[in-house]
Amino acid sequence: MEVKNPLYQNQGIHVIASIFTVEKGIVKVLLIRRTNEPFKDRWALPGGALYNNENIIDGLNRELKEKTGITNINLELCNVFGDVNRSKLMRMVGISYLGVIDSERVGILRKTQKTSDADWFTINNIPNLAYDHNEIIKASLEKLKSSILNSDILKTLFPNGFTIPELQKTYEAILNKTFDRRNFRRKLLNLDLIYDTNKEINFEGKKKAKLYKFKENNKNVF
Amino acid sequence: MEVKNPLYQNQGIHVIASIFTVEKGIVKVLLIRRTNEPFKDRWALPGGALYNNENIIDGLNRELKEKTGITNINLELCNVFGDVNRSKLMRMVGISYLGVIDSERVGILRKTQKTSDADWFTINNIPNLAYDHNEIIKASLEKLKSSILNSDILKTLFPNGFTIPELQKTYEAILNKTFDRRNFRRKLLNLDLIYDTNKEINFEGKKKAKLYKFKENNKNVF
DNA sequence: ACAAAAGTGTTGACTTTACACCCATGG
DNA sequence: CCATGGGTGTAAAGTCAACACTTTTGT
Repeated sequence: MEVKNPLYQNQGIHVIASIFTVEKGIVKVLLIRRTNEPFKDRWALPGGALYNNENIIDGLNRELKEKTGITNINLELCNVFGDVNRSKLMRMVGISYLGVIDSERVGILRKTQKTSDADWFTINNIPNLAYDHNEIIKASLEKLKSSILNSDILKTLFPNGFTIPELQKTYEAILNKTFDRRNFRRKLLNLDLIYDTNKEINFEGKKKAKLYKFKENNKNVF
Repeated sequence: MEVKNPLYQNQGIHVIASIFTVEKGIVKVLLIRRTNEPFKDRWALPGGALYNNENIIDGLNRELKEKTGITNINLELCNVFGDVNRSKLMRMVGISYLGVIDSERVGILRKTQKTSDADWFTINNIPNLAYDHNEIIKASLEKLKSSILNSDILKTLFPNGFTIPELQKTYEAILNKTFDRRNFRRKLLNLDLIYDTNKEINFEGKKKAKLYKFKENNKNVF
């Protein structure tokens, strides 16, 4: 149907994803380099304009696949950016989502998407981005901070298990604070969320560390 | 600017507000009766289509003023509803916000908006609403639950002070659980967020209860 | 052999929970 | 005068925070 009132016309939806990963306790976000105007050659968060015949999550997954090669990521609503002037060409409402990807799959995008630049940036070293994307990342990081405490983001980040020092370093990086090693371990174990796989792997130390996994069907972590 | 690709045309934004209030410890939500098709005469959340020249919060406040007489309410993003088919006429992305209003202002809408129906419904007694608005209320209540723990919603709900039993009943209604009277009081007082006004008012009991107020500049409550 | 990270236990402070009685007042 | 809700204290259980030493292994 066509809408007659011009006040309702020429509006669009931008869907935008902040995809985070953690490698060796360092938090990184996925950026792409824009190939078109506006902001040609600037780094930006992946995303784009939503089609009028697709659901939001589908549209964002389509954009992610096209621009980074990543598929099937779990996305959580993060923020809405509705300023009238945030896009110069027409009125676009931006809707940003938060996702995480495990470090096993971090490499995928480099192999599948040689054509367009897509790369991971550590969150302390983000360049000047297109649009209001620096602001969006900032809001997403806040959301990540609060989400890590009560969602299955950690399970997504460590599908093949983790050592407790590794998990602690992840917490410390995301929350930007430190924990006492012994208290962290005790609290985690007392929550009855994880189990010892009886394997050991090297994380950072010379000494091997025990490999744990998350149990199924648990939600609240800290 | 006109966009050529038809996939990007004919999209609009619905802004929707779930406005809650608490009277005598009973949680209520603000609904309006629709005067136009579709869903003519059905109850619905207040809101409407966003103009392309106004910011989201401004548009929602405009709709609220038009349809309920309420002005200047503080709104927090709650959810996004992007299903392609959620509106029959054209593709509308719904963005829902959460707001609260103190019981002193509850009566305003009745006085200023005689023409259109607007009324408060207790959350256990919501009729069958237009669109997906029952679903939206459900999501908003979840957001209210989590927001009450760390925002200034309570300060907004009780601008002129409150008694501790009244506050407790509000908590219990929103969180749908009960607290021990003595422990609730002690915890609240220990948080150093409120002060005794040295006045007493009647809440529910025969005995008067002390009137407290929130101190300024506090965020986290429970 | 030593540096660097992994693993373990205890204690005191604080917080949470459970619970019982008196007070004020409207009916 | 009694039913109803408001106000207070205490003890036991649980959680949190601070802290030191031993183990493993790559160099």
